[in-house]
Amino acid sequence: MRKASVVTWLRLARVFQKIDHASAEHLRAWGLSVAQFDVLAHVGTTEGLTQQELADSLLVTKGNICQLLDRLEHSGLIERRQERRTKRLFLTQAGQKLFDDVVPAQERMIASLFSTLAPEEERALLAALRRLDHTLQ
Amino acid sequence: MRKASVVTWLRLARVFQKIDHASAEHLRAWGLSVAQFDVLAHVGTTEGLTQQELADSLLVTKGNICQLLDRLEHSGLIERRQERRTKRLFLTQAGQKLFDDVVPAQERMIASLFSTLAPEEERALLAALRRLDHTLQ
DNA sequence: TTCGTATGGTTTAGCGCTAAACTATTTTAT
DNA sequence: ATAAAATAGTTTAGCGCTAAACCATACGAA
Repeated sequence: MRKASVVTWLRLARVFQKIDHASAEHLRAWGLSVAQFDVLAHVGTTEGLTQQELADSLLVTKGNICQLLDRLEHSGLIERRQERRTKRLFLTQAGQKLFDDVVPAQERMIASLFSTLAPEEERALLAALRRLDHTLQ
Repeated sequence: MRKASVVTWLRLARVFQKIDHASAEHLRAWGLSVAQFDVLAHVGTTEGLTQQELADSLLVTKGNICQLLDRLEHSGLIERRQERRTKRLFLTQAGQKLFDDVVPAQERMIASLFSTLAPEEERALLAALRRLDHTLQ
């Protein structure tokens, strides 16, 4: 007999994986990967943040961010501005345009996936996730 | 004002990511990655399954499985047995020994993370996740 | 002031993963 | 029986990610 929490964890991982795949599929229409979307969305809502701050808030390493930004900068969506020893991040014209287009579409997509849950059910889900999140520092 | 479902999704992704990182950290003591653990655990509980079946049940491509197995076979944990045009998977002695050791430890680790949830809360979490999973085919 | 340390960013090796092309074998339809 | 289609596995290019080494700059204490 397998522990209940293991069953829950496996289900959580599965749901994450499926939604992540669905997002990747959906974002392909804009030529973006999920990681690139995350950067674009973050920079778009918090303009002027530094690379380290971005890494921290996405829970990835600064080395990873550096590589992602190399590509996004190269494709003209994001700009790095040196300021003292840090680099602050901004969307370019093209980046802003893409942001305005893709972020609402992506949010609609997520909303439609979650529309299967009753309001009460979704509140309970969020509450449980929050509690888990907080116990993981 | 951001949609509630987007907030829930971001929280779910964050929780997944944190538990995944914690698992990776924990499994490092046995020299296993999370992906390798998943393969080991799966083959151990369903001996004789084929590579394609394993790929399907882990929701990854057969190409990925093939590479993972190359390493696991090379390190003597798993054996491929050709049968007609398929290859069936089995644990070696060493693989079985590692399985018996690492699977319970990993399950205890997950259980301890989830112990913060009240039984009622965990039931609600699982119910919501199940419903989401089922709507994603 | 100057030396040591901390901090932000870059680079690199290596595994994880996908998509797509490829090989080989089995099945099916005629 | 044979040609065509389907299926299992392998390979490869390329992005995602980490850890760790590295570079450069800013800061703090003596």
